[in-house]
Amino acid sequence: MSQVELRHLRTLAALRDSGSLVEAAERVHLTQSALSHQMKELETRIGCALFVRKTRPVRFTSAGARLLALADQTLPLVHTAELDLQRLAGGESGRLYMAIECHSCFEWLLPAIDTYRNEWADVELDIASGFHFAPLPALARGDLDLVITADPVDEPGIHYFPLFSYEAKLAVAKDHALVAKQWAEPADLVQETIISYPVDRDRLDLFTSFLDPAGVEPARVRHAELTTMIVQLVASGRGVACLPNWALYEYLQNDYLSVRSLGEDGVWPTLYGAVRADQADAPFMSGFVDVAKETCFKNLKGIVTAELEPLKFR
Amino acid sequence: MSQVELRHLRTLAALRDSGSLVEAAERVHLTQSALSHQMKELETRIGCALFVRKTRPVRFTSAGARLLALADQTLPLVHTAELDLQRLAGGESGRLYMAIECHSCFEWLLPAIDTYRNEWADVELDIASGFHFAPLPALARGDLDLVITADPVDEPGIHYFPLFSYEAKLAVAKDHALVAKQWAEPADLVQETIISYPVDRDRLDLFTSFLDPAGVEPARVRHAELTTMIVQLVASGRGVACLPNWALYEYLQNDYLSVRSLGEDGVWPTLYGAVRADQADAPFMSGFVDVAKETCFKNLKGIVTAELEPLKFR
DNA sequence: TTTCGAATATGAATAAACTGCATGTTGAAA
DNA sequence: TTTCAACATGCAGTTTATTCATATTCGAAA
Repeated sequence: MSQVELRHLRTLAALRDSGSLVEAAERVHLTQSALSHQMKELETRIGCALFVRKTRPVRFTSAGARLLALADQTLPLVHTAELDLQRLAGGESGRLYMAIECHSCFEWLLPAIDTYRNEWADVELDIASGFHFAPLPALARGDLDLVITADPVDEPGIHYFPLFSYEAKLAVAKDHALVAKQWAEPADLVQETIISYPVDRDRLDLFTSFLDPAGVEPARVRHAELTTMIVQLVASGRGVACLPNWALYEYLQNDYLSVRSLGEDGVWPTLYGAVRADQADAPFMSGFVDVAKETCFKNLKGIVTAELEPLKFR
Repeated sequence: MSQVELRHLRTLAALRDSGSLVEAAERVHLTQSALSHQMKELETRIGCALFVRKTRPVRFTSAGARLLALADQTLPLVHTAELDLQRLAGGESGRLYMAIECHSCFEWLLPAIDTYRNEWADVELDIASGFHFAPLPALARGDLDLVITADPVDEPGIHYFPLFSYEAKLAVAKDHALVAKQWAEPADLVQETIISYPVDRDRLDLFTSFLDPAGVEPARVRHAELTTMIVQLVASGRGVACLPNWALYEYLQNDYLSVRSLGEDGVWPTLYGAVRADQADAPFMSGFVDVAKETCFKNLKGIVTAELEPLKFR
């Protein structure tokens, strides 16, 4: 039923361009014999002659001309597709659908994406934000290609690029009692209202790295979607919040609120870019990680630290 | 170097439409194993995965999606081309470049072509008129596909469809001496000026069938390109001309000149459609012959005769 | 965790095809 | 007629595609 192959189209095109089977054979790197067989077989398949061999250059029949038209339509498409595939295979191009688990991350992510786009124009970029689905399973499934997260989960097939470490600081109102102390301790929060993003508490560093180990439960937990809103609530004394130091930087500059470390040493979470292991080596992927890190250090200079060792699970 | 084949594109398209290798295998009438091998081989060729098999339906990688895009561009083109080829091979379509050796033939040829076009819209029609090249060699070479001629030449590979026979009549001025006779005899033309189309005299029936056999040479031969011009010269007594009865029909009706048969029985040439033997059986070709004959008998009713036996050479 | 079923992968064998070589045939020009 | 270049063809070797039988994998359910 289906009979014409790309090979035939290539031969016909070469035949038109050269005018004889002998020369066409050179162009497609075959022998004259091979082409003769090939054309003859195609002619019997479709049931009519494709060209007249007695003339020089050969003259094409209607059927031959029709196939040449097809070749002209088709072969360029195939060729560019093959070039695209080469880039895809070489990792110079690809799809990069990302999601961020961390609300405040847009601050450095958007500039990073702008920079990245200039360097990797072919990469298909998209950002899925919001908390409406679990990003890591989506990453494993392949619905996403990169997840920015501070909570690595030991799952096979997922590779984590460390981006940077930041200090998770406690934001308090300027007139808060804690301002008098050098740093906060878990017990200081027993009577407090905690304001956080609306996520599970085991994904909040304040609990996992500070309160829970000390067995301390705050008086109340209250949610807010946006960083500015959390900051506002904190500044007006309705509670305290744990936020990245770089997210608080501007508010501190404006003397809008105060911050204290969580414990003497502070809590230093690390932000990771999670990717599927098979894509970890693709240049367009590590390229993004590089750009992201660079952008962070430029924008958040002095308040984040490079954490270059690969992640090891506890 | 070149790697993707139409087969692969068909498989990928089937895979997308069905969602699994098992079902796709049915659609392309192969086994699941075959498709598995096929896809695996393609993946190694281009150097990256095409789709993820762990999900249902399968999910395509960027490379797979790129190839699907290629499939969507390419396969429809290939399919319509194959349909066109079927028609070409079945003789339902084709190229019909024709030439006419006989100046007056436009009179019935143009209406015939109009009728034919309605029935065979796909056929690529063209008419090469004029005397600037030898039509029969061009037909044999393939530059032409049909030649209307009254002078069949026994050449292998050429088939002649008889169209009709007409009487080649001698046109004379109304006051010509021959008007007194029932028919013309060769000797009557000894002192005459012959007016003819500018072609070799061995392609003129007046000479080949009438004067030459009798060994008679006219006083003078004069050329004119157009039928009307010949008629005008004849009517004004500057000479006599041999023309088809149907070309003279209208002038006779208007009593513009007189005609006489060549000899008692008259000379009855036959008009043929010459085609390459390999195309003689193609429906679009015999279809044209049928239309041509029909048109002639309708337009030239009563003054031409059907000559349905195939041509036999002397 | 184990088990089960469906889907995919794999290995070996077979069938088909493509290609190249050597040689034959043809057509056009000298 | 000869000659040369191009094309055709028969055959053999090789590659490639496909199938069959079977193994492996995955996901879901027990």
